[in-house]
Amino acid sequence: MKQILIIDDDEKLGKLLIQYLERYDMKVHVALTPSKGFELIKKIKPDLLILDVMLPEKDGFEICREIRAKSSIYGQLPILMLTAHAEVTDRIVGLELGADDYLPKPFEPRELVARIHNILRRSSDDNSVREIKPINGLEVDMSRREVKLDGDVLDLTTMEYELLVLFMQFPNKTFTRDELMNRLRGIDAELFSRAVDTLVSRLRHKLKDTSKTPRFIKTVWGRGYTFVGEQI
Amino acid sequence: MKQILIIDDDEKLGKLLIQYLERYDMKVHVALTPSKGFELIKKIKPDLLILDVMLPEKDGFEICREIRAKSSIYGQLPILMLTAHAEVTDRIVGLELGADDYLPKPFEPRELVARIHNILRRSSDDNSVREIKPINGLEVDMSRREVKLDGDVLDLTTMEYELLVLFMQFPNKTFTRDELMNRLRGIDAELFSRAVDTLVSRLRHKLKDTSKTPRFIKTVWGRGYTFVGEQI
DNA sequence: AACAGATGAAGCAAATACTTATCATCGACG
DNA sequence: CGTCGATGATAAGTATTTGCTTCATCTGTT
Repeated sequence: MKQILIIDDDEKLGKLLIQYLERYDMKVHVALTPSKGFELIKKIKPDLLILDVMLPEKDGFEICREIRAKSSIYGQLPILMLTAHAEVTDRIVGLELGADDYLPKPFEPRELVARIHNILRRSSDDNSVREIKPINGLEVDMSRREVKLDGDVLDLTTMEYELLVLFMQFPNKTFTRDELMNRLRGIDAELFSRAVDTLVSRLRHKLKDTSKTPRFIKTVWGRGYTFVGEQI
Repeated sequence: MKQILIIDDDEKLGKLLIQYLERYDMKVHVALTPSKGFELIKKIKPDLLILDVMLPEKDGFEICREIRAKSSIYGQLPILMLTAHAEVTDRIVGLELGADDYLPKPFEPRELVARIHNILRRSSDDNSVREIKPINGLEVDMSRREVKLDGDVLDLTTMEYELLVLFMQFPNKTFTRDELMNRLRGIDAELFSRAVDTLVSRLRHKLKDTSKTPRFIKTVWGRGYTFVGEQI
């Protein structure tokens, strides 16, 4: 599992990322201050550092420079910079100082994941794609983004695929609609709508799971949904 | 006879090696600059690349990284690095970047030959020049750089050819646009445009694969593209 | 059984993503 | 230099996905 350290004083963002990146097999640690950050770098030896430009004490550029200059074990630590404004100058400075990539805030969680994978792939051969155990005739190959039901390849949309992956990574866990919405879209989307229900419905349909005794996705009445794992 | 390419600006060394290695049934080519080097890689398709760390334009590490990241065809080309100073850090960095071995200058010619043999043996064991299996009427002969569709030779551009090779090396794998861009154009290619789409479109056209139920390249909506392998 | 809240599913509309024609650019080559 | 082919950028045109609404159906409770 990839260890990722975020140095950012935005607590909320940190918590969100901890949740969101979890299912991409990344363990996220958050440091609210640079000093705490340096401490954690030594402690957890992260595979990737995500750095906010705006920080108390010293700014992200400064930190980036320091890390690169120390050229110890961490001199090559991949760094992804978060900048408040998508200014080109920022970008250039950042990259010159040795950041491996940058991402303007606010960003799409998916975009973040894509960039993280990119950087990790570059820095080492990225085997970070976590394997998902086949359950009850349903297999997911994340490196190929391929889903097979009883041997047949399924054609899933992005959302459907992500929902399925989420479910299968936590079989038997009951997700509330809120939770699913948050994990899938990254935003605290206040659930006025029934988007999740629709999505589940569509996924069920493709999984041929529309009978009353579901093979895969069980409705937990009044709570949410559960992907049923191995029956014992 | 093994083809060996040396990228080094030391002309004298080059001439020496041409003479010396000839005896061991190796044909040596010398490129004095990286750009010349890349040119020759394409032209003579060497079995081994010997790379000096100190070079004009860009250093050996950079070249090594580029080759590894870049083309699908030469991504596996064995590389031997020559470093001016036998520093451990250099070694590590070099190997991490994908060099197969390194040799500090100055070196004993015999030592060089030994290492060359070592690398070549390793890579031939690996069957490193991967053959591409014909799929569904499409054959690629990498040694001839020839592509046949249902028996007819296709006329592909460099990019089209590399894209096809990449696809066919990983049938059924879904590539994102990022991934394709990175593999085809080198590290850190940025996606401002629909360049990949255009390329895919052109390749599809040459493959006569423009129907809605693609024979070869499938669009994975929201994700990227997949070259479909054998259907079962 | 009747009720109120919750869920499933179909259909529509808007957002989002893809295709491709066309033009611009660049580099190789004569 | 000028031409040609390859590749990148742009944008108009399509296609697909996704979210929302609606209504039928279901569930748990009284």
